[in-house]
Amino acid sequence: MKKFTNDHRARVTKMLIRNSFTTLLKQKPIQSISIKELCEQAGINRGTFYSHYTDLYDLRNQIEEEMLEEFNRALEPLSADGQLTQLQITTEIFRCLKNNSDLCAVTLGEHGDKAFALKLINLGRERCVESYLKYFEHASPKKIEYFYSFVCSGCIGLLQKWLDDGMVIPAEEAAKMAEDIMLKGIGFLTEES
Amino acid sequence: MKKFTNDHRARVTKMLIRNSFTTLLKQKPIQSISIKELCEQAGINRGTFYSHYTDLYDLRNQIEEEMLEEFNRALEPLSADGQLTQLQITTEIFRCLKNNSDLCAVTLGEHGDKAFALKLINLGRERCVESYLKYFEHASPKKIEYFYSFVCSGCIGLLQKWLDDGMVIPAEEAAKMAEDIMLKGIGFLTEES
DNA sequence: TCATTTATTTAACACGGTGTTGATTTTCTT
DNA sequence: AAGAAAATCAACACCGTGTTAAATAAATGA
Repeated sequence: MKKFTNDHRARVTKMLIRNSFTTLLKQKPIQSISIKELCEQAGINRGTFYSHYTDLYDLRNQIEEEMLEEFNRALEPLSADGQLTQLQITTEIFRCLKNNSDLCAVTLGEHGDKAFALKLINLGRERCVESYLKYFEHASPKKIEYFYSFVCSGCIGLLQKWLDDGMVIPAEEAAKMAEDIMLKGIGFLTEES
Repeated sequence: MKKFTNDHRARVTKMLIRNSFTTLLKQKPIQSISIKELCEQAGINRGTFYSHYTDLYDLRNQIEEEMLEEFNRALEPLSADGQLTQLQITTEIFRCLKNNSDLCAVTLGEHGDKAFALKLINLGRERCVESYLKYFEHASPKKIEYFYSFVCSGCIGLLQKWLDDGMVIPAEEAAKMAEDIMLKGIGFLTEES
């Protein structure tokens, strides 16, 4: 049953590296982090880092890919039972984020990877574009594009605020807010709670 | 009438530095730019850079502050004649951005200063929060905060798309779209053009 | 115009992070 | 216990940083 990196040692060092990485990402952007300081904080030798990763960006990519896999795994069962609402999917994404809050520093927040954040948002959106097609039928492509730009960035902004607040609000509620603002605009503020 | 940096030489080198800087910012984030390569591209000596700026961030700050001044100067006359709509102000901001499209690399787009972008958005918003107060009266502070996060990021996202498209759409129209999406949400797509 | 100020260049410096190497020690596997 | 895999250690050349001091070039004012 054991194949790849069964070695306890490799697993431990990788975890140490990741913990230091996420800690540092809470303090500064990736470009300002040196491999040297990361290794010192992790308590490992600098050469060991290079035997696992070529780069800080390689490290980040590996973390992001694992997150994406986990997201897809979490959304898989939902896709199975047919039609989904945008809200259900968004909620599930928010839940996943909550379960990986330590890794969110890599993705969102001050020094996150914005490109990857967009990827996550799209992941939820792509799964049910159809459900909103009725709105799009008579709209010009240009308007759709601009609306899409606005809404994607908006969702990320709301996510960041949610994370900054320590995710005290339930994932469903945060997801519902994102959904409602997207649907109603400022009318979101006037509806009964 | 001459006081500060009348010197033609200083003006020229500063311009050379800025041009290289904005060019490089279109290619990569500020943290990946070295002062050495900037100076080589600008055709000036590295020591000369240090006699004008302490840092790449110092350089960016100076550019941003000048942009802010210009924005405030542009909005000043509008403030004079009393009440303004959000749309007028947003439009004027979009116009300013269009007039400074080369400097927008410093602010928006791929490798821009997101914090500064937020500052710009707030600049327009702070000037007429009152006009939307009717919506806020009965809304919970929490909802307002999350709405605000969503909308600020959304505006920035729309701005970035506008810039990416080469600002072919008139500033008024882009501003109106931002306004409409904020007011109506997805209903923006169903209204008659 | 000429002397003075001011900006720029040049070359050199110590410092610190990078990425790689080879030899050594530690730890896991069987 | 013996061999394999992983981590450590020390050393290496390379490159960007930020600072200096002296030399050169250009703008200013009388």
